[in-house]
Amino acid sequence: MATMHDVARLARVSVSTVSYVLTGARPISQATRDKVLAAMAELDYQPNAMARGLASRRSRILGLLMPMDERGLGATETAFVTGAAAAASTAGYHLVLSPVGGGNLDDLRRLATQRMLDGVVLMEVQLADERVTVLQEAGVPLVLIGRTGDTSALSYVDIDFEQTVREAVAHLVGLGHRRIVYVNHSAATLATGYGPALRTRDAFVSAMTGHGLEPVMIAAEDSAAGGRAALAAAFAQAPELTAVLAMNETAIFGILGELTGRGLSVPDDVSVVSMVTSPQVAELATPALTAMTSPGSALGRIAIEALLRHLDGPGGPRHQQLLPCALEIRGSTAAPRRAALVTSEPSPTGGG
Amino acid sequence: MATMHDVARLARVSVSTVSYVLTGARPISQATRDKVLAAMAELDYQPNAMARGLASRRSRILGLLMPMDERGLGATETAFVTGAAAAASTAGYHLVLSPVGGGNLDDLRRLATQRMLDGVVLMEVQLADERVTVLQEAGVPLVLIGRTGDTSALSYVDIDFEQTVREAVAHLVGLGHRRIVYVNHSAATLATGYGPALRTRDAFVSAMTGHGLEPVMIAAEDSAAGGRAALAAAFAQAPELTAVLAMNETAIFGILGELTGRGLSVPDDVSVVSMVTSPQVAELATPALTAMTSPGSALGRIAIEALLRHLDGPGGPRHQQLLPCALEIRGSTAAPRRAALVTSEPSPTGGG
DNA sequence: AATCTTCGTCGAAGCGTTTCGACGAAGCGG
DNA sequence: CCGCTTCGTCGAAACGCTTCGACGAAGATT
Repeated sequence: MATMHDVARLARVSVSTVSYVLTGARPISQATRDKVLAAMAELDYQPNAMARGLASRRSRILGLLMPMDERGLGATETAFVTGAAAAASTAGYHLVLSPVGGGNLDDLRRLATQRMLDGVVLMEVQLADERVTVLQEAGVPLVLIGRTGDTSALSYVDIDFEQTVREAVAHLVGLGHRRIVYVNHSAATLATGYGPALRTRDAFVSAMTGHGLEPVMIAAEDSAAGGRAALAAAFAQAPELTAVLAMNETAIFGILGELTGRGLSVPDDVSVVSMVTSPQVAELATPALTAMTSPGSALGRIAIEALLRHLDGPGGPRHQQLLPCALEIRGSTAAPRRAALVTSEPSPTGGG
Repeated sequence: MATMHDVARLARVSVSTVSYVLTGARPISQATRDKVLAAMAELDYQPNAMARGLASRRSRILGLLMPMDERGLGATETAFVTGAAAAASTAGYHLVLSPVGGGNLDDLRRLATQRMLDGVVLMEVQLADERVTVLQEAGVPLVLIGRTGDTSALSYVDIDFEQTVREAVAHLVGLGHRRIVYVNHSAATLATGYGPALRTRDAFVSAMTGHGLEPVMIAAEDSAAGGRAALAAAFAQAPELTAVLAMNETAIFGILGELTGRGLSVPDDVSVVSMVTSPQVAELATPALTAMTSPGSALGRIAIEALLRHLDGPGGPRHQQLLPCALEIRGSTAAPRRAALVTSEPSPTGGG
């Protein structure tokens, strides 16, 4: 393995000159540069990452921290990752994914404090997230995908849940639906302060109210069975429902199964919209699901770019940005079949 | 940020003594050790990973290379990752996941050649995998999850596809099924030399022949539509089929949809077994799928342990191991309702 | 023509560890 | 009681790079 010394000797220049050719930190004449580059090529020289990191106090490694639970990584999260990896690679940084779960904060602290990571992007952020505290104490530059409760001092990119819900509801209302039920994540998830669940809940209430409609929300466990139960609960609360809005990729299959089980057809009897769902998952269902598609790789890319800006100019402004989801109409939404099921005015009793 | 120097000064010993306390490379008296540990605690000392890596020529970082396509990471692959991460952490190593896709071999070469990774575990290996060549040329210790065609010089852990298929077929035959169709990955995937697809194909032929039955295999695109098409093809080739064996998590939803569309009930008319499927995915379907569950995290753990052994004693023996899948019986398999079912067209009533 | 910049290059001092050789102080057998 | 290991510690030399100060050689400015 050739070192910078070897290159310098072969090119008949000093080590520092080789370094300057590599980093561009000082001007080098074209003639010298060519000599050095030729020597590097001949020796198949590759800089040693450790030595460079030690001397420059910059590892050129960025971390993407994502809790990996047993559920696996959905296509949505995967898109964040690939977007981030591409952006990092473009900037000459490595992106490493660290599956540090919620449990081992110590592992995280070690990683952060050993100066192995120049900066970190955090995924799946809770409203109150200890990892943020740990990283801030360690002085590691930080960008979130998602938001904590208090975002005043933080940089983040997140999905615009407000807009997403508003647009999904508008789509259904535009088709003629009046009685729409929102199937959210589980009550337990809501209780832990999972931002997306809380924000969509509030947005749903506000969107429905804005249309003069009554908002009905059901919390569903993250499982097919949970979806079935949620739909049963929905029919109990709103027997005349003609549309279901859901943000729960797992439960939605139970919802669809239960609809079929009740002899109801999608979309003729009941329309279904899935939120923050990847096209791949939407296509799994029959019929394919109309969905609000997440900005995907853009989210990851923007997070990395913001992080790199923080590295270059510390003390710069925070980056806070919300990205919209795009409505993609597939086969699961249509105008409600029977006007009989449609109540043109919000009914105060809520029962039919 | 405190350095070893600071610790040494505070403890009134030399830097090397501090280092020996940390690494255990030489004996240190209990009294000195205590002094040093106290100083480290007081200063909240954390060794600098870069400096350590440079001096010892060991980064204590292991790479897990997984191609991340847009499909996302299934629960099965996620289990590999968490198992590997846990094992690495136990041994005092960091595990970084690198989403280096098939495309950017250069990125991989850079990573390998910059001496940033002590060793690598490779996932989703093809029968002929260029990444293996690149890494071997770079001299990076290597363990595969999966197998290339020629495994003579390599260490690997893989699923025992032979056993998995044999057991799945035995389960169905034991229930009384005689006409079983295997839905494999796509023809294109088979053509690229994807090991699991080829090995299960051969194992299916051999298992069926062993029972005196005729093997029928259909290649399906990785999509719901592909599953539907595959099932239609299956009925065309074997109208009297009573069981479907599948190794295609995506297509299986299309298969189930198409069965329902033809008015056939699972498991009464047709039994379905999914291979190398995580419990989470199996539970998504209605009824929940009987499946051959992959060894999951054990695979990742074993791969890391083998890799660590290679690092400690280079020139040691290769590690080559196959792990079985476990049969988990859920709701999608039962004894065939009728001795021979003859349907080649979708029938609206489904024939009670 | 004298002085001030800028340019291109060099040598050397780090960066924070590990690791090697050395060296007293014990402990040992003979 | 003398040479011999073994033990515990030290100082110094790497490891391969970045970066700072310095310094001739031009070119620009008076």
